[in-house]
Amino acid sequence: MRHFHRKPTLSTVAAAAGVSVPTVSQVLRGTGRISEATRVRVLQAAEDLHYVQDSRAAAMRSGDNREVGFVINQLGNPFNAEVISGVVDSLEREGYLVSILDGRDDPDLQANQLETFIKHGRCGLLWVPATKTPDRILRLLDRQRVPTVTFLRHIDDRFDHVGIRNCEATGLATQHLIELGHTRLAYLGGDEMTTVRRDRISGFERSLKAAGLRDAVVWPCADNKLAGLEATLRLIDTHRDISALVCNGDMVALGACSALQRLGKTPGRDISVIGFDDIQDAAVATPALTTVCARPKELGAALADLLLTRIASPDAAPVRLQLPAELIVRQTTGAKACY
Amino acid sequence: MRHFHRKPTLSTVAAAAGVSVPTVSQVLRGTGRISEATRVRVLQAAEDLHYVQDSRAAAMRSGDNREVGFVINQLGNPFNAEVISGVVDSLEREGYLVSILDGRDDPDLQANQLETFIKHGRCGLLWVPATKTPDRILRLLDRQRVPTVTFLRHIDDRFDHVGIRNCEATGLATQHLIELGHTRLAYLGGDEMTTVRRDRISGFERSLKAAGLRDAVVWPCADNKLAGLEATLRLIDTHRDISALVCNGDMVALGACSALQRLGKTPGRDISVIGFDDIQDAAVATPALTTVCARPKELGAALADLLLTRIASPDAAPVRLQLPAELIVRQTTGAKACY
DNA sequence: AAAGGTTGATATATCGTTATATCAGTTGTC
DNA sequence: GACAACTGATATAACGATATATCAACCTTT
Repeated sequence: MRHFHRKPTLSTVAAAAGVSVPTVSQVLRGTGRISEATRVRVLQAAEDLHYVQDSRAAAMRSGDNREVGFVINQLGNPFNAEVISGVVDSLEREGYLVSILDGRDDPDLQANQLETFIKHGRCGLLWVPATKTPDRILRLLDRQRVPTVTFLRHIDDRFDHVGIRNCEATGLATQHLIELGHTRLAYLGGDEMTTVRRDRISGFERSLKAAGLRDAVVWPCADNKLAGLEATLRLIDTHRDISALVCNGDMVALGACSALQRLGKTPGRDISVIGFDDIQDAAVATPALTTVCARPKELGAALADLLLTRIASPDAAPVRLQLPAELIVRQTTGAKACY
Repeated sequence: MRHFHRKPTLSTVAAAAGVSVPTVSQVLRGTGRISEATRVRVLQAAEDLHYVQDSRAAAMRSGDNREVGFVINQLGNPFNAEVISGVVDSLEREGYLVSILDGRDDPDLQANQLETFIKHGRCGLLWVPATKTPDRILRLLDRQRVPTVTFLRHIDDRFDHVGIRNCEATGLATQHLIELGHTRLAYLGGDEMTTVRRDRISGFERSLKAAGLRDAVVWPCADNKLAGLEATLRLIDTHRDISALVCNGDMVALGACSALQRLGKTPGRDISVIGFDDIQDAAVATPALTTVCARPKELGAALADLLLTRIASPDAAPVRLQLPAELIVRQTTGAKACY
C-alpha cells in the first residue's frame, strides 16, 4: 500500500512552515517584508518538499506570462535548427519558454497551430507563414492581439517582420557567375511563389538584365535534395546550353551537384552551382558548395529581440527588418568552360 | 484614439449572449442541458467575438491538461525531425500540444529544461537523456510524478522507454560486410559512451567474434559530417588494412564517404561504409549509402502511445520497448576488393 | 390539487497563484 | 501618553475556467 503524493503547492509548503500562503509566495519571489527567521523556515520547507511553482497559475493571476510559440516551416532543416537555437538562446535568457511546431508549409495546419498556441496562452508568436494563408488567421491574430513576428516570408504589414535581403544577395550571386563568363544561367528550385523566392528571382533577373543577358530560365522544384537532383537532370537535358545554376536553397543545390556527378560532370568546372543558406553540408560536400550565407543565429536573435520589443510596447508601429547575406565562394563555381 | 480590446473571456461572451458564465462553458463543451435557442445564441456570440478558450485556466480547474514536453538531443538532425513528426501526429490527434526543446546532449541544460517543463505544467515528458544525467533530475521527476518516457538512451528502469534493437541491427550490418569478404573492419563514430553506442559496438564485436575475427577497431568522433570526414582521414591513415566501416550514424557515414572521395577512393568498391538512421540524404548521396533504417515515424508513434498509456494509468509497471531496425543495402557496400 | 420528475438555467466553490487591503504589535516623536 | 509611522505578517479578492449544488418553472402522475 503506497502513499500517494500530489504535487506540492504553496498551501502544502505554507502548512509545513506554519505560515500563510501569501507569505510563502512572497518569500519565494523575494517581495514584501519578511523576517529572516520565517524566510529561512519557508525556504527550507519548499526545499524539503521539492516545491516547483505552477507558473501557469502564477501567470494567470499576475498577467506576466513567459511562453512563446514558434511555427517554423520545416523542422529537419539545419538552417532552421540554427535559427531556432538563436531564438531560444535569446529568449531563455529573459526567462521565456519557446514551443516549436513544424508548420510544414501547410496553411490550414498552421492556422490550427497558431490557434492552439493562443488557446494555450502563448504571449507571443513567431511564424514562417505558408504561401496561402487564410484570412481567418489574420483576423484571429488581430482580434486576440497576440504580439506576432513573421519570419522569412512577409505576409502583412501589421506584423513585425524579420527577413533576408534576398534580392540583393541573389543579385550578387548571379553577378559573380556573370563575371566568371557565364551567359546562360538558370534559377532552380522553389515550387511555390513565396515572397522569398519572388525576391530572389527578381535579384537574379535584375543582374542578368544589367549584364545585357536575357531569356532567364526559371525552373521550379521542391526544396529538397532528391527533387533538386531530378529537376537538374531534366533541366540540363531541356536546356543544353546552360552553364550555371542559381539555386533557391542549399538542398536543391546539393541535389543539383549530385545530378551533375551522376552524369559524369564536375560542379564548378563543367557547370557552376550556387546555393543559398550555407547549411553545414555545404562546406562538407565534395566539391564544397559555393553559397549565400544568411547567418541563421543572428536572424534568430533578431527575431527574439523584435518579439521582446513588441511585447514590451504592444502599440508601437510595426518594424520590418531585412538582414544582409553574403556570398561564400567555394568550389562549385568557376570560369565558364571553353570548348 | 483607438479602442482597446482585451482578449474575450467566457464572461465577455456570457454578457453578449445574455446568459451566465457556466452556461457558456457548457454550450462550448457540449455538456449539460441546454435549449437549442440559447445554444445558438451563445455560439453566435462566441463566433462574433472570436472567443478562444484559455485552456490553461480550464486545465487548472478540471485537471485535464494536454501539454507535453519533448527534450530531444539534436534538433537539426533529420532523423529526429521524423521522430518528432511521428510523435506530434499521434499526440495532436488526442488533442495534445507538444513543446520541443533542443537538449544538445548537455545534462545541466536538460535538467533546467525538464524543470521548466514541470513548472509550466506539462502533464507528460519525452526525453532523450544525456549521458551523464545528474541525480537531481531523477529525484525531481520522481517527486513530481510526471509521466516520463525516455527515448533512445536507457537511463533508469523507473521510466518507460522506447529504443532501437541496436545490438541486433548493428550485428546484422556487420555480418553483411563479413559475408562480402571483409576481414578488417572498424566501428566509426560517437564521442560519448551512450547506451546506444555501447549496444551497437557490442553487436559489432559479437558478429566479428562469431566469424572468428578479432582486434576490432573502435574509432570515436562527433556525430556530424565534418567530424566523420576528418576522423576517416586519420583512421585509414593509421590502419591501412581496414576495408569496411560500420558507422554510428548516417552523418558520420556520409562524412566518411566524402573523405574517401577526396582520397580518390570509391565507397563500396575500395572501402565499404554502412550508416545508421537512413536519413533522406542517405538515399540521395552519390553513391547511395547502405544503412540501417530505424523507422523514425514508428518510433515516434510508439513514444506517443507509451506516454498516453502512462498518463492513463500512472501506477502501472514501467514498459521497455525495443523496436527492430533493418539493413538497407545500397551502393556503399560491396565485395572486398582483391589485389 | 399535492407530490414527484424533468428541463434549462444559475449560484457558488474551487484550481494555484498573486495583488491589494488590512491588521496587530512595536517603535518613535513631541 | 496620544498619535504617527513602521514592521511583519494575514485576509480577501481576483485571474478564467469547470464541477457541483441549487433552483424556478413546467410537466406528469395519482
